[in-house]
Amino acid sequence: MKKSFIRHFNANAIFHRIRIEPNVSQRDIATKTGIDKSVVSSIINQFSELGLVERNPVASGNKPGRPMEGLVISPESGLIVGVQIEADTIGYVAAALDGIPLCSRAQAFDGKLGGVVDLVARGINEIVGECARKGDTLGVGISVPGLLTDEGVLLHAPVLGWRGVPVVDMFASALEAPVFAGNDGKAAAMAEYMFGECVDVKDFIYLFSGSGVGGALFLDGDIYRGATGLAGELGHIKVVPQGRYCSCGASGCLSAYLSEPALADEIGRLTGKLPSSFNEIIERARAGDEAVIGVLDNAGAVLGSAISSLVNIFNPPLVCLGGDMASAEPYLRPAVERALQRLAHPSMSVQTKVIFSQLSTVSPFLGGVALALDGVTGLDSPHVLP
Amino acid sequence: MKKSFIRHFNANAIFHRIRIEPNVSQRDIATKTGIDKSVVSSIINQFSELGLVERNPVASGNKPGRPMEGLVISPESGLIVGVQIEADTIGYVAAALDGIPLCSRAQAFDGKLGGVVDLVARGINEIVGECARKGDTLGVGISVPGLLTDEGVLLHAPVLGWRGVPVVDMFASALEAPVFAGNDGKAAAMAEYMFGECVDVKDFIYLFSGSGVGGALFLDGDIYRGATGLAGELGHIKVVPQGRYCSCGASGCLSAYLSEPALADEIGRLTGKLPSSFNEIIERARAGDEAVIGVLDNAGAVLGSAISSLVNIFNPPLVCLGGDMASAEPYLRPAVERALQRLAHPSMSVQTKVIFSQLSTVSPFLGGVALALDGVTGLDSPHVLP
DNA sequence: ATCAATTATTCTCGTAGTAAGAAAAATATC
DNA sequence: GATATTTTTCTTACTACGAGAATAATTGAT
Repeated sequence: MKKSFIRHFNANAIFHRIRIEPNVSQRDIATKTGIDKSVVSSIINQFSELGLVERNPVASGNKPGRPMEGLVISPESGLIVGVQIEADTIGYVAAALDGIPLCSRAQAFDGKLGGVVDLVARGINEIVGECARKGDTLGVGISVPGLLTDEGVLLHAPVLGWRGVPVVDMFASALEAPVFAGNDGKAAAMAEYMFGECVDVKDFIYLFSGSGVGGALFLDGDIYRGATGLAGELGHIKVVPQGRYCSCGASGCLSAYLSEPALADEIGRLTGKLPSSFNEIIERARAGDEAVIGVLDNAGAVLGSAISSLVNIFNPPLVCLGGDMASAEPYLRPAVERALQRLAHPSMSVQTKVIFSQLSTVSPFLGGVALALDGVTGLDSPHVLP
Repeated sequence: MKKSFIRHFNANAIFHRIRIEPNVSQRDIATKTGIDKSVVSSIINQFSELGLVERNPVASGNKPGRPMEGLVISPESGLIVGVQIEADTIGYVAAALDGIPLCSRAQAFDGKLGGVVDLVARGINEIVGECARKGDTLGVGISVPGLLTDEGVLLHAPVLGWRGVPVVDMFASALEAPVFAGNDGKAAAMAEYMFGECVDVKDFIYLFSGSGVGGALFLDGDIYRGATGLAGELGHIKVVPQGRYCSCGASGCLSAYLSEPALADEIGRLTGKLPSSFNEIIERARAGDEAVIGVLDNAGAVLGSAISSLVNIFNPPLVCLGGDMASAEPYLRPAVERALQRLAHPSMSVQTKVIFSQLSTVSPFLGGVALALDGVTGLDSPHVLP
């Protein structure tokens, strides 16, 4: 429990408040975060010297007294870049310090470890050039689909086949900006907390689906990793005893019913026409294809059963569903609600809101941005969110 | 994130180390806890002045150099008292500061709020008199079966029918020693962490059964309460869709299959002979009553399914089962193992040990002692573990 | 225009905690 | 008895927070 950690914590909390409520006063920050006004003042000064935060004169609303200073994240003061490494794609987002994406792009990727550093370095250069902004690149956040140690070594990334890769050091040596790395699911949850539907919610459960299903437990204002780092890997919750086989080797995993490949396979098996993307699945559901709708409804039931367990255990105020799930909301929600009705504890589920977040659909790859922003605004953060 | 909190945290960590490993040196404490040696020295001095810790000269094992000072919890330095309020009983334990119980007793209780303060005050006096020790009563911990606010108000205790009772203030005004109160399940988990099988385990899931089923999530070295305080109320995890009705009004709860009344009812229904206590259930199982063994096996299967969900979500190093479950281990464990095999993720369950803790059977009512001890050694703790 | 009232921010100072290293204490070996 | 070794304590420097005084900027009344 180091002291510098308190500063780090306070700095992040203050930046967070300014981001989600531009033009707040120091006074408001102090009362809302519980941090002392003099500490707020000192941290704001630090941010101000670094050029991360600007003070706007705000018209006093005909009230007596010194008018407040409106604090905003400097929109011109630099860039942060989020990088998301997936099995077949690398996604890039350049964003201002307020987290608002300026430009983004995705690049095909063969998954090979050799050459990835150069590839990413070039990718970052290109996207930084593309948005043509003055100001340094203040931080790069790299979101990877696997388990990291506190030292920034990627222990194992099944979908990439990587093992023991020192991600942070590897990229840090090739990039000028500070590098922050983290697990993809946990980074996405962080993004949801910073920019999305979970802003300011101190306890929520996050689930996302895509080529796999991942998640995170956001507890007491932070992501819970557990002793092994595997806590919150919600894609492999068992939902059907002796159910379908999953790519992980076990059977009955949530991922085996909800991931894009799982849905596509099942739809292909039933209709003889294998969808080539999640969008195609949604298109066919919209067009009224009963088989597709049935598969999605079944996936919703399975998802609902997983959510019910989570509700019974955590009684969270919020469960947030992201990734592909968001666009499938109309086809999933009824089954989810039915399952909750049937399986979740009534007095608990009334306190829980289940939402489908559009964030990852509207602007994907924000996980890396969240990692970088958290690192940059922490005023000397550790470089890993394992 | 106040500074005094760091002191509190460090003090507890140091005391904890001395308790679980008597005769450690300051040096060892520093290396094992990561706290700086000068801080350890300062905190030990504080404890020493308060008379809570004593320094023993320890023979140097024929090694050169200054021999270490062995630190031990002063066994003579005072008492702490744990009080556990249940539906029909109030349990008392007086213990030394090392947590070792000196004497304990239980008292019938009609569950009525009026007069409970006097009753408990008398009970505490009697048990303190009984163990006839010099030294003050340094703290009283009160474990109650319900949800508390941070201010020590018991919001609701279903089994007692109490609502909005300011437990801490109420007892504090009648007792001379500082009063600490907390939820029974969470206090029991704390006891397990301090005295039982979970000593020093930073992440574990605790479940206990008795007249109801309760539990706690011990995460990152502390109990997780969640936004509402209901997190970790594991007795009402749903394990059987549309299953048996539970006293809470919902159906399919773990509690409806594993609590003593639930087991007794089911056994009574099948055999026509209603057991009057959990001991009788165990006796009949030992005597080879197939119906009883079958009921316990079924309960084990249901329990195993609940544990599987928990394993899949938390991947905890340890799941600890206490209360009545401990004595039923031979009849529950096989079914639990089968369920884990079938429902838990293989790569996760290999990292999880499931243990039946004897602590609550051998010396019950330790929850209150844990609350008091945590409060006393925190050097100025808050008075509630909600 | 000036002064009081009011409100926001900054500064000052006291207290606490941490880190690193020097000093002191206690013992064994040569 | 001197020296090496190990444990504990003390010293110093540094960083952070917290409470209240001081300062700054504004409105409204005189």
